[in-house]
Amino acid sequence: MYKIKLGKDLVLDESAIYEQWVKESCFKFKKDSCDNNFIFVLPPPNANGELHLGHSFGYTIMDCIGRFKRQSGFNVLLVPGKDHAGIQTQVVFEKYLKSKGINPAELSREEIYSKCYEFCMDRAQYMRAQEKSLGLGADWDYELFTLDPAVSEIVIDTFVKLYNDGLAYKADRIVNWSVESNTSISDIEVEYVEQKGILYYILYPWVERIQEATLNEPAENWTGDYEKLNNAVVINFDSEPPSKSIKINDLGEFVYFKSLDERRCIFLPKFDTGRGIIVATTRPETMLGDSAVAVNPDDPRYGSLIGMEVVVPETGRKVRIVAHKGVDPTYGTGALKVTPAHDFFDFEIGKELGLEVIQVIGKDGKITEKGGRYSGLTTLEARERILQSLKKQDLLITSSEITHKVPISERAKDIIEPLITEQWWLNLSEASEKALNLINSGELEVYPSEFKNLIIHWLRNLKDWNVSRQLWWGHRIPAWYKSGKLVSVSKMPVPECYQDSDTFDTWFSSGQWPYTTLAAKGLIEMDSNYDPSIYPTHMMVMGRDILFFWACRMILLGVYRTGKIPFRKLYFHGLILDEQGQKMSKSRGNGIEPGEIQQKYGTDVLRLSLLSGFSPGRDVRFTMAKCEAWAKFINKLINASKFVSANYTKSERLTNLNHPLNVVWYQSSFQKLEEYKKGLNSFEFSSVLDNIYLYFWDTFCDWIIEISKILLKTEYQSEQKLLLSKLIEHILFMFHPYAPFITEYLHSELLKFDGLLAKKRFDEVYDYNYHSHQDEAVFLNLKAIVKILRRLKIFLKEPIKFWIEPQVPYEIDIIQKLSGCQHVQDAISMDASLLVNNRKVLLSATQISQIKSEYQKAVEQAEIRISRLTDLLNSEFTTKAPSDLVERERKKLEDLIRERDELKAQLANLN
RNA sequence: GGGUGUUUAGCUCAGUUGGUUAGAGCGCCAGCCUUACAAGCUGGAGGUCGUAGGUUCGAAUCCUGCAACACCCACCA
Repeated sequence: MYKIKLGKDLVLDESAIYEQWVKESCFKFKKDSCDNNFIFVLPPPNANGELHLGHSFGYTIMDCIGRFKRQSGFNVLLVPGKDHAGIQTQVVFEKYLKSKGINPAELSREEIYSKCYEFCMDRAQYMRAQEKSLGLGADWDYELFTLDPAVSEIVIDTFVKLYNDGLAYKADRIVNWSVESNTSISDIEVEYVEQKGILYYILYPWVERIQEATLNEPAENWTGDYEKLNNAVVINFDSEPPSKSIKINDLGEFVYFKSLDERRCIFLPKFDTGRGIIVATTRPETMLGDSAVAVNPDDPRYGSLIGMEVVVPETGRKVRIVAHKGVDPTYGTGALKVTPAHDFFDFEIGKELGLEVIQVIGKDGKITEKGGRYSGLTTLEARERILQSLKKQDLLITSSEITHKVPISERAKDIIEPLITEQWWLNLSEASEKALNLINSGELEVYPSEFKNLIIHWLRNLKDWNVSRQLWWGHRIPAWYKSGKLVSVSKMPVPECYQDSDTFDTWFSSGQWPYTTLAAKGLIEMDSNYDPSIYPTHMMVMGRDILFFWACRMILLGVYRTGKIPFRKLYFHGLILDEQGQKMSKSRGNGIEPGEIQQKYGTDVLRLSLLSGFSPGRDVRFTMAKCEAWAKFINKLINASKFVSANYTKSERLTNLNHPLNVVWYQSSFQKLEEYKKGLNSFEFSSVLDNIYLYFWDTFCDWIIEISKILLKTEYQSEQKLLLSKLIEHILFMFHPYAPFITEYLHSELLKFDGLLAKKRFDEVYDYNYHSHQDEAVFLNLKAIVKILRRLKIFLKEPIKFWIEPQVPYEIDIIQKLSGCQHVQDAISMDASLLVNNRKVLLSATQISQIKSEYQKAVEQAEIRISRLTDLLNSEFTTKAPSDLVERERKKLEDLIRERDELKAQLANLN
């Protein structure tokens, strides 16, 4: 925890303040009063590292909401937790073991599990301290870990239910296999990176040499404009396109394929089909498992070849040329080698056409014994040797460099090897139907609302979920086997049976987090009627990057298990980017440690920097300049509080205000409180912060405090002190969710207000008994006069004398002080007069000509606006716009004309 | 290939359901140590709101095309 220095004499000990909040039960959920609850389950961070700036962002938002809801009188519960994060933790943990000189392969499952548990508990403790250092007002009695028994029991139970409902099943299918982590992973855990690769064109010779099929009419030579598309060309014809194949310059012979519209036709290169069929592939090693060559039935080059047999080189296997509509004739040669065991699309073709599945790559990423003489080699080694061999046989026709997208594992970052393995799958289509209905009937509010469509789209296109992982770290699947056969799926061990060695995808447990946590802590009972004041929970906040991973899964599993979407409001924040707009990441080395900022500027500055200048769902740049600006703000807040504390009298109730300005300010403070409440109720963190920042700095510091310096010396002294203390209390109250530490310190230590600010509620800062009213104009007029005098003073480079008729007590003293200009008693000797907000200001200065030119400028500006407004009021605006609007503009014009005439008259009077 | 978002002052971003002088912070220029604060105060400069059209009495705001950038999704070998 950090201490920051505030000037010479103040030291802010953030951890001491946090301790005090805890001691005074500021974050405690009152379990018995189930009224007016605000239940908010926090996203559990992965317990294998530390919090980064993105976590800080999320938690700051969540804590800000929590504190605001407490202010609003809710019984708030923020549920903290930690996630075991299956595969990611395994990656981190194995690195950790290796760094300690331990070989993970030598440890048993039990040893790994218990060591990993220890490791996570240690990290969790560190991370918990980080969360507290941020000021996160969670109720720590409710903290849970995803592998805690009470949580696990429900997770397992859900799976048993799914199995009993026939929605969990085991099947051999092609999956994304990560060789590095030795497990399958789900589709959304796969990322695609662009890489350069080589596309090899390989000839599969005919089983028996045949006569070349006559496919096309003879080619005609052709020159003209064409565009290249992959290896095809598109030609725009001026007249009727030919139905023949054509020869284009040195590009070679092309075969007419199809017309895109009347004149635009696509042509494909003609390959020599005399020796065999040429396929194109980036992964020649997979040819060891080829069981067909597929072509598009509409492709004129190959139509007549369908059904013929070729030999797969290196294997001697005879396979047929088959037809499949999914084959893209424009890619490669238009002939696709089909490897059902090692490619998703090929798997589909194989299933449809009943092709043989030949697994030639193993889970270890090496060629299996089915790969013949290449058996035991890695895929890359095999590729090299196969290419050499093909070259020797003159079967490698050509190769070209391409950029293509390579699938990699999101966690382990290794290249995905599609493999066929037996896995557990979940079919949640029914739940997704229900979820969609609930969403459509308005059961879920999403911020920003556009993201709702992403969720809906994902739910509509849901595929079965591969939920088993070949890992040891996680919830072990409760399936029981006897000599390789599944006997049952149940929570309790089955006698004489052994348990499935796989664990669940980590999102299977975190997807159940809202109800597992509440049930584990006894707030709800599973499969009962859920108390609507507790479940569905009231809020969920997460980064937009885990919308599919987590939000959608929680919705699905929540609807399946509880019949309800587990939260009513779902808020997404964006990602934190660096100053250049790049994602922060360890590999880039551009990350900023939150602790760094906290140590340098204090936690409040970190929080304010995160909560300013962003909108929901959008990424936000984090800059040091922002921190600097907010550090200045903290300084200002301290100084303003110091000023108030020097002039502070403690009094509970403010019953009456006499000075008109004080009445105006008190009113506007309540107005700010209302705006603050309204804004935060719709989670507009940044605009609320902007608003109260401006109010504090511009209105409170620059005007109210400055004017107070006069009034404090008058008979208004005591009401002035009272007012100042009231206003600073409101200000600290509004900044508290954003900057809890410094506001608490100033409120409770410096200003010694009663009680903790963290406990203060709206009804305690509002003074409902106060009713007087004053038109705001008295303050606005005064401001306008001061501003004009200040400008003239700087413009003329000389002190100006002025005369006004005071409207409120001590107004002359106030204007003199704030403008630095002197008031004169004798209005007769004045040189010029000005009209400011309908108030007459007389002026005296040596450089009247300068004032004249100022006047002239003012008149000109007025003229411009008058002519614009006149045009407007002579247009159809008057008949088509709403009448109140027209009226407003008319009034504006009248005022302007009067003002201009006054100015003109005064100008004429100047010498 | 499909989808979404972004484009406003030198920089980072606001701009509520269209309403007529487009805002803030930082930076910049000029002047000030005025007894809370020089981490401050005062004044000022700076924008034809990406582009081309359209709807409208009226467009930064709504619609369409285009461009640049960003992200997401998909079975392209």
